Amino acid sequence: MPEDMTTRARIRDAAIEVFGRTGFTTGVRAVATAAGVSPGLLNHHFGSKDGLRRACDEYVLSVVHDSKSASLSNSPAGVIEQLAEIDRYAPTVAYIVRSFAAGGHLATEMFERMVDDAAAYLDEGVRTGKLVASRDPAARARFLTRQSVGGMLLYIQMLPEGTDFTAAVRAMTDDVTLPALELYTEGLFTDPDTLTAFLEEKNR
Amino acid sequence: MPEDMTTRARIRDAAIEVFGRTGFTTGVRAVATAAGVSPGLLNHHFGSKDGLRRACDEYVLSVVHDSKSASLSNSPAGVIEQLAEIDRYAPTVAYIVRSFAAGGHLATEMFERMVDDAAAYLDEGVRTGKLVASRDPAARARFLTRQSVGGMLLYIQMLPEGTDFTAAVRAMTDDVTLPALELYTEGLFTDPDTLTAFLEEKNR
DNA sequence: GTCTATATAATGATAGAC
DNA sequence: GTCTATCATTATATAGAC
Repeated sequence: MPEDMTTRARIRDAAIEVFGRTGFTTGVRAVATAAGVSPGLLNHHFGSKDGLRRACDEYVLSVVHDSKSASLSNSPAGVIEQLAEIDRYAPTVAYIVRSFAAGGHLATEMFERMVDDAAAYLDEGVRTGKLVASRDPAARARFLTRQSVGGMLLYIQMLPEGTDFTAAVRAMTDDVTLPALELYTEGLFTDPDTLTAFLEEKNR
Repeated sequence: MPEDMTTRARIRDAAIEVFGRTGFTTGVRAVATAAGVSPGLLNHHFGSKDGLRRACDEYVLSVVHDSKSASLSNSPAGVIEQLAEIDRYAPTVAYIVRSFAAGGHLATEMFERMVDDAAAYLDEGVRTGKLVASRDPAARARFLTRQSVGGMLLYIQMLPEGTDFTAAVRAMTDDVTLPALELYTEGLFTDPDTLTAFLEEKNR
């Protein structure tokens, strides 16, 4: 990590932290205070609150882009390592969660990246015989990504205010792993009637 | 249902419509204008903006309650979908979506109700042999509900601004049905290794 | 009950001194 | 680059007339 301690960068990091913690309705004064500068200086550097938002989005996207953890590592060691890294990236993750809840460019961009990653992962799995094939791989990648991300966001959203982030992620893993593995390996419906009926209706 | 056209009810309905369409950051002036009354009268009836929010939450919960008992959920977490099928409830659904994005009491309350509904539906399905059993039914009900609702919210959230609600729900159904049915009937993993490994690790 | 008018506070943004 | 001071706008909430 290079030296990144220009005032502009300090303000931007403070904004990510404050917006992530308290949401985007928070005023620029609070951000300026957290950065230890005056509100005037903030606007001098970013022009407006919206300019600050854009700078934060851009930076978060670059962080995610550079981070290897974007691709899900399957090894247990990798997962532990990821968990340890969570504290470090907690403000960034919180900012991302806020962005998804608020909608907008960053959320869309990140989601499309995740869909692409999932599609590649699923293709690979099908090719090696580890995953069952889909009649519409693109739709499945989008569906599974949406369900996973949406479920995660909802989990975080419904935590009691002020819950520790790392502990929350651990708790979520504990809550989700069993039902997720059950669903992925054993499914939910005992017979294929509903699916076959849908396919017949569709091919009519 | 008795006469519900008191000014108080009109303001509350207008608030649900406006908040659902433009979010909770919208001012009480916009609500008052939509209701055709003055801002002062609004506060006379509800005390504060927060009081108005609470009144809206309470009313929406009662609407969902009454509607649920009318057509009992035949799918996990299908309450929102059912409501969305009726144009008449579109503002209510939009309000609910906003509430989930913003967090708070209504979202928590509704989610817990959905989990309970899903648990009952799943139990019934297992009992009649239509659904596969789970090692932790409560966790599965919560997981499936969270994934469904989260995925739906994310879908709605990422729509282009101003998309027609009914059309959006139809499009979502089209996008989701095939991959969902595939996942529920055929699963995702070709072999049970990951699941069995997890179960062994857990029972150590 | 309902309105107009206003008090009070907070917001985003700018101007100008240093 | 950085600050202080301030503007214009908007928000919630209240007071008082009718």
